Amino acid sequence: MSAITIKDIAKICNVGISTVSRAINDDPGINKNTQERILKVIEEYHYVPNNSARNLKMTESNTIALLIKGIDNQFFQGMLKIYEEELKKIEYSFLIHAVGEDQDDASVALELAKEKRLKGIIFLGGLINYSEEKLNMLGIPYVLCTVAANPEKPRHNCLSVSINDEKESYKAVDYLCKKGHKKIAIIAGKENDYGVGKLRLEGYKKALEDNGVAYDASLVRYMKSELTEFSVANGYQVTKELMESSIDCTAIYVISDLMALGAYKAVFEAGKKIPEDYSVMGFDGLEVTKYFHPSLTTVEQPCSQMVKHSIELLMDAIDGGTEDKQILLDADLQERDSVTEIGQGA
Amino acid sequence: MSAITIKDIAKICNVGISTVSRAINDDPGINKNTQERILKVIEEYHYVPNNSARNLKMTESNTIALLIKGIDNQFFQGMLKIYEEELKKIEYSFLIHAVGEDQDDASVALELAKEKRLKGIIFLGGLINYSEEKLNMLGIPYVLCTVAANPEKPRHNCLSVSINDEKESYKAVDYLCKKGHKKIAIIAGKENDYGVGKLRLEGYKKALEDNGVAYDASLVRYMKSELTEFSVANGYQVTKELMESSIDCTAIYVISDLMALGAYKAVFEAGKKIPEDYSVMGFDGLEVTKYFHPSLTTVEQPCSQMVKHSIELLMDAIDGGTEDKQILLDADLQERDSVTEIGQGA
DNA sequence: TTGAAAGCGCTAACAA
DNA sequence: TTGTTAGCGCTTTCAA
Repeated sequence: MSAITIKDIAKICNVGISTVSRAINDDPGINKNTQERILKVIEEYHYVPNNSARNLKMTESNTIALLIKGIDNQFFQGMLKIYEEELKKIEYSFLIHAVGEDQDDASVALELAKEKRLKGIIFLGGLINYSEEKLNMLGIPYVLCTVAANPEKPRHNCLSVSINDEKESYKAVDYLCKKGHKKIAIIAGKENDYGVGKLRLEGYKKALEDNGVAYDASLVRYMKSELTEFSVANGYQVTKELMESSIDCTAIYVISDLMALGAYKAVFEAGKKIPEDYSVMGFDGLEVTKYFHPSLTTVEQPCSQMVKHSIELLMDAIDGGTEDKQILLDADLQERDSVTEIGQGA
Repeated sequence: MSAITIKDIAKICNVGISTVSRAINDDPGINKNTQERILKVIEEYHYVPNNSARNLKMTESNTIALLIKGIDNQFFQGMLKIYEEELKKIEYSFLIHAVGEDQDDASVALELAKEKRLKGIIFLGGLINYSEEKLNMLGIPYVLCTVAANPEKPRHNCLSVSINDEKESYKAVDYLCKKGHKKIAIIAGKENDYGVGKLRLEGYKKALEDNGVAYDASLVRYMKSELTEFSVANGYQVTKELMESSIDCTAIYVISDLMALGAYKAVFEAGKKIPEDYSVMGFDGLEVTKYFHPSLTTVEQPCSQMVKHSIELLMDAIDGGTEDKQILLDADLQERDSVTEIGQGA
């Protein structure tokens, strides 16, 4: 039952191994009859080429990889599908590789690039405090997609596609303010978050300031670090505590849609209504938010665009184009039914 | 920028390449000083071993793979996390590999097994009409996890862990009947489904029969094949049409939790209440169903158990144990707030 | 149109 | 404790 190799097939077919290789790879310079004969034997003996040997030997592949940190992240799930569709359209083959929670994205990328002789890499998530040096050692083009962009420390010498989390978060809170809300609670990231959580909180603060609303620290509720980040359970727990406290507010801004569902539950359990008693605003624009009841007003990230731009950037770079371009996309505030205008006297 | 190899490191360190290899692999028979010196150079030059060469050369690895068909399936997402935790505990390293929608699981498994010299494989999902022959050609133990088990055509000569979809579905519908429901609509799988969709529908029919409720074809609503399978949108659309038809029913059994959220929305939009106007029953037991409003009564699959058993089975088989054992686990009906009892006169 | 042969980068005997 | 060497299974010159 030891594995059958190209050599065995060659022997069986009474040809050289290079001829078998040609048959497998559909080399133009092979007799069609010979090829057919070999392919039949391969089929019959269930021969499967060893990819390790292939990758080792080939000087280059036509493969690009999608490296995902946080495969269980709902938001990436949606993007994955778009990537699959878009990547089908180009002449490159691609592979999706999940990076474990405890692994270092850059190291994984390095290994994978060598192993598969990748032409390029797209990073989805992760790389919070990535080392530019390490990434540049990849020796191949890469694009950072949806990796938190800090506007105060703009990136350079890299390709990236993202939204301005601070600005978009500002948009959300500004919208609430314009709707007359002055007491806006925020279900924020973990207290020591330096990624999107921090940026979205910054946007909240700025919007409040610009709207002449005093910042009130008691309205800022951080995610529980003992619960899964950005999870429904986390949103529920934090909002529940908000409801149980005597804090007074008219709107709750939840920095991720999934947590907003948990927030809904906590509000309902407190015997309150959305949006009559509390307006709720989400962030991300997950498809599922349309089916919340009431449907969730949220900031929708331009997933489709992000995917397309990131692929374009990578293709350009592979073809020798620019290696330094940061694309910042606008998100889209979706007005739905979870936010209501409140009167002046509120 | 051509890639640096073990040879280069050997030259730089003035040692043989096997010594470098020993340093990398922490071979017991190496001088600690030499090793340290080599490791330092490796660090300095950012040398990364080529896994293809490694895999090719090594006669065996200590790796098992988790092969997932339908990485975007919410249900698998939850299991993934449990797998990550459980697999950390054993002495094998593991990799998660997503099988594309258009790829054949068995072929992917075959390739991967060769490429990585896998010790074993766990299949998550997929393999609806798998070829036993092809799978056995793997030459390594494998476990089928949550792959629809047809009770009329029991598997043999394989390792599997699953629930009896028909029986558990029966449980759900029987529960509804016992609660007094006689007009129970089902949001089923696609019309030509031969996997869990069909089995769950069978369970529905049997439960009805055993409870003396006449089967009414107009109460069976199939998933839209033009929409994503088991998606919220699909559940919404199908339920919406049910609401718009003049069909009379008191309960709606949705064969997947996510679709149930869509069903909720359609019911609410029709101006109806859950469970007052319609009782709703789900299936799968996703964590998020606790946060539905009202919380969803559903059949919870024993994910944690499935994961543990599948790993155990695989370990046993690798250690030369049995190669033929099918484990059928019981699911757990979670009574929550979306189902109510109705009077005799209904 | 084909086959022989050289290696891709690594590990694992085997010798030293 | 180390170095030399023979492949792992494949692709790809090169020559026939």
